[in-house]
Amino acid sequence: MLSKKTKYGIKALVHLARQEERTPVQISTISKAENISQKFLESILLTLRKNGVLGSKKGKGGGYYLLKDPKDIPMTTVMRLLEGPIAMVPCVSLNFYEKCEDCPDEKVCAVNKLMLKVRDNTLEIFRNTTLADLSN
Amino acid sequence: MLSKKTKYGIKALVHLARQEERTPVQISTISKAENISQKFLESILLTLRKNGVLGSKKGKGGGYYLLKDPKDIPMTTVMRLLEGPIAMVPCVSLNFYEKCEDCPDEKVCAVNKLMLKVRDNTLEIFRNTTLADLSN
DNA sequence: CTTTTACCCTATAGATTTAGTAGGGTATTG
DNA sequence: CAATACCCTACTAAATCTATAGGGTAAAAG
Repeated sequence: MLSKKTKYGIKALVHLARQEERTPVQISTISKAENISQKFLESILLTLRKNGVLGSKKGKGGGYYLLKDPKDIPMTTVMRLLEGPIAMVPCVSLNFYEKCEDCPDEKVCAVNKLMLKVRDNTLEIFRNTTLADLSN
Repeated sequence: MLSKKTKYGIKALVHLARQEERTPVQISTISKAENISQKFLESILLTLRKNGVLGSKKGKGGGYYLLKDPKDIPMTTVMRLLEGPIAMVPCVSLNFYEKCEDCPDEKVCAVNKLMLKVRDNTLEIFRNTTLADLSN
């Protein structure tokens, strides 16, 4: 199941991408427009800023804005930052690999086999979908 | 993340599918072979039995066995029984559809758009992968 | 017909994750 | 210097997961 954190994060990013101009947008504005708890949204935008997706400006007229063009932000980036690993099991994860304790041999493991297919496929979708694709 | 319930369930099913003969296999046998807590496995096999995937036989020489040929058991069935909805958000689920509360219009929603693609793709994989495919 | 085997069922509990809330701190702008 | 709006830490209620405990019941063997 997709966490609300990720869901809200995507909605907020799309909101920013849909802006005509790249001027900062206040948290409260996004929060109201997208029906998201302001404080919760604050923490989400913060992690996106810390990881180079968003920039921010303090003080009056401040807010958050995209650091890159929406077409240069693939969903892999967003998903990994907010949701974590794309793979459903650690033993098929590219960025968060871990061996299964209970599994004697990955190469014979049915779960590994199946989830590897799913990961490859899902990854392909996230790679080929950018923020721009979702903002139309 | 895939739950251990599903993971164990798949391993157990593959274990049964790999049997030469279709004679009942005891829980304790599967539990030891696959490194699964016996009591936990018991509850998993029970739900698979209640939903027509497995049959069981009581008493001496009893155990669990597949009701169909492995090639006639698609992973969609297994995943839905053990893991639940395949979609990552209820608003793109086929069998467990629910409208989002916070979302004014699904057709314009970026999350919906993205997750629909992922679901279509994942579903395709689960449909085209049977227990027999995982058992080789 | 009795004993053993092995499935069947309910309840509970510790650990972890999720989805926030509370409460303030700090930098910037006007 | 006062108002704005981002920045940060800590905590918590609720849900889910991963089992464990403790027996009950049907069926087969002898």
